[in-house]
Amino acid sequence: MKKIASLPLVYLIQKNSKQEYSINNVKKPQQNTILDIAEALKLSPATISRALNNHPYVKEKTKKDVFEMAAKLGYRRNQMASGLRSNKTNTIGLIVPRISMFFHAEVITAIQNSLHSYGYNLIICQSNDSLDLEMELADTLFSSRVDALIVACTLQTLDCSHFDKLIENGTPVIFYDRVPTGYDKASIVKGDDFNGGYIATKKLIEAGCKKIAHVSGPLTSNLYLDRHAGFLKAMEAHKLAINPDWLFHQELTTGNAERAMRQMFDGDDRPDGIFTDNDTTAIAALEFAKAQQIHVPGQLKIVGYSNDPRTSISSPSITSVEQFPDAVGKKIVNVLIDLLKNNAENLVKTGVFTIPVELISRASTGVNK
Amino acid sequence: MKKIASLPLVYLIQKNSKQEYSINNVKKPQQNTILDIAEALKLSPATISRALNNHPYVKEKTKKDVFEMAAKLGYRRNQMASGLRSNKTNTIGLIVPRISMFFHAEVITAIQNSLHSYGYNLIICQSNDSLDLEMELADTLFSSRVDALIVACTLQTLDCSHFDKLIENGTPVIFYDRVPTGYDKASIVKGDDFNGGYIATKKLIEAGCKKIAHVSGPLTSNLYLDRHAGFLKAMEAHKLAINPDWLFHQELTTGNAERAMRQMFDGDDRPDGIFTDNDTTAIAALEFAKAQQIHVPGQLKIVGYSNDPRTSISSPSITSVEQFPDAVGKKIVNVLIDLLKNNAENLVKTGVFTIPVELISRASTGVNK
DNA sequence: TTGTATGCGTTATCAC
DNA sequence: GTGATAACGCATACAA
Repeated sequence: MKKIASLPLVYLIQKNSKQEYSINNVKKPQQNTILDIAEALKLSPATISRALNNHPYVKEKTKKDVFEMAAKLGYRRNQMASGLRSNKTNTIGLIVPRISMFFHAEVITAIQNSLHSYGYNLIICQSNDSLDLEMELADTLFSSRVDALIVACTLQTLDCSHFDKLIENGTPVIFYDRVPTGYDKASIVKGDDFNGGYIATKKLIEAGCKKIAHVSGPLTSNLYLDRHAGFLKAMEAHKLAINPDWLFHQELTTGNAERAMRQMFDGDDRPDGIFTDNDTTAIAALEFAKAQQIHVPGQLKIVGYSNDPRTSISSPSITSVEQFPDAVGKKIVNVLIDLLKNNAENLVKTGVFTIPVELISRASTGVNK
Repeated sequence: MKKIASLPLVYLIQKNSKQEYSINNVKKPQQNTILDIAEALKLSPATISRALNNHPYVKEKTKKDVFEMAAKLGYRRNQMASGLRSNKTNTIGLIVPRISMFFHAEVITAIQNSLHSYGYNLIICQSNDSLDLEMELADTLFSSRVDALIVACTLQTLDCSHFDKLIENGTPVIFYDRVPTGYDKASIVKGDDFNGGYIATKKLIEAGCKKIAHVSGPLTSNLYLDRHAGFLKAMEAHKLAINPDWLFHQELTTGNAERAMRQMFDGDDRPDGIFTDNDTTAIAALEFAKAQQIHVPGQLKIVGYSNDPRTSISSPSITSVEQFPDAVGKKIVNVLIDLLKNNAENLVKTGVFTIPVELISRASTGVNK
């Protein structure tokens, strides 16, 4: 799938400018620069620059004067000039399918707060789960010369070569959540999806389920592949038969979930337990069951994934797998800071870091514990 | 509250650089520049620049050659150099309390998609509802010389003077959702909170409630002030008495909501209807009622605000006020594009734009309709 | 400890 | 249509 070729580079370059040529007639008022400070203090611009950057070879008194004058003049460093000169932006880019997904929102918050403590800024971009947009954003962020890039891929991202450009340029890239397979140029932070699938299924089994379905995401994504492997392992370990009619590998939307439910509950042979790869699907399954008068957890037990806030609000509340987004976010930043340091030594290492998951037991799998 | 003074400018300037002085020893590989393209094509850099920017006075053939060579060399415009020279970044900044709030996530998505169609990029920043961080972010985004700034303020933002710097510099600022009062230097896009409060309360009244409580946010925010005014208006219009013990103006957290509920349902005189200023509070009220065996909607009816996805999942589902985040986001961008155009004519106008709201009736106010 | 001079990559103003 | 050149604001090598 040589998708790259279909989106001409020319287009990408043009995107950064306006489609139509336009004369820049905006007259912005003059900014204060280090020259203004230099002039006011009868010092050279170089000294001002050094003082503002806390350079060791500047007299304390001078620093003090400079900061005071800077404050007085309302000076703010011009990030573009600074970045252009020093080849550093102190800015990290982030590409995520959608910020409205609970897990991502939490990870992003953790990342931002952690980066902030290291003095980095974060540019957050949404790919809307579109590969084309993801490619365009990678380009834009490269254009902005971010110091590093954090990516949660779209479901269609099988080929990651649009990140090559950044990596070749020495810009570290870190993937999390949805992670490409067979791309070894970047570090990876991910949840323990195999174990997540395993403990979710085990819970259903221990709650007495014998006929367990798995409504999974597309197996093109490592995420769902691993969860499914965990599911299979648990089933095998407990010598339970797998009914192929109860395995679904599809985008995890409400519509797809309803269709899957209808299919499974159409005939006489019905599952008594369902493991779903996200909570939206779990909720859809629950709604379906309620509408069909199928008692949960009496006749059907359900386990979801992600521990979305909605799972604790539904009736019955839904057992789900907690992914600790906060830990994921912090780990990402740790790895990133390491990479940025190592990078300085021209020693970019890559690695895979796995964050543990935990089952949160709720009413949808019967009495707790 | 002269909070500004407490956060010295010096600090803000320093924040943009690392706390410690460090030598930049990162050797990034050489980038391709327009000079490389110029050399390859035996043209001048000026022509390359013009071609890439779709300047009218460039031969079509030349443009074609330039784009092809750019693609071949994997050229990407350096945003910093371009921005430094042209004084435009094609980037819009956004500051929001938290992206994990449903309403904000939806607004941001709409803004980004709309801006994208105009060729602008979006930098999303979270203030974590901290005024200090909001101030710092305003500074950082000014440092980045964003072309415009979109802000949803924190609850503590009473004084907006930290945005003056941007506005004086000719950078348009637009507020939405939480909007400062008495700050006329910026445009405002907001929901019709007065009407929202009115129709929410009216719904309770028409459903038969006589004793209605309002669990509101702090009245320092225009948002909650307007909703409360709508509440009062509806009560007055229907000649219902207002019990001061059933009015709460507090941060809209689950904990605060539970406390308010306990207080109201402690004695014998209990409300039969509750209007809450967000859905988190509505859900907390519902949970409290369920725990206390108070039947909803039989003994108590509830209306929330924002139409959070959770309101349709709870049992019973909760009536809420829809704010049409998509429309809000699109309006913001419309206003912004206008401002950027007007700005070019040195004619920055400001205005207030109100987006209608709509009541979504659900089970918590009794039979639908 | 400070000053001088140079260049980062691009775009705008001239000139041709 | 295109080329030569200067300038954007800052950080650094080198000189003092």
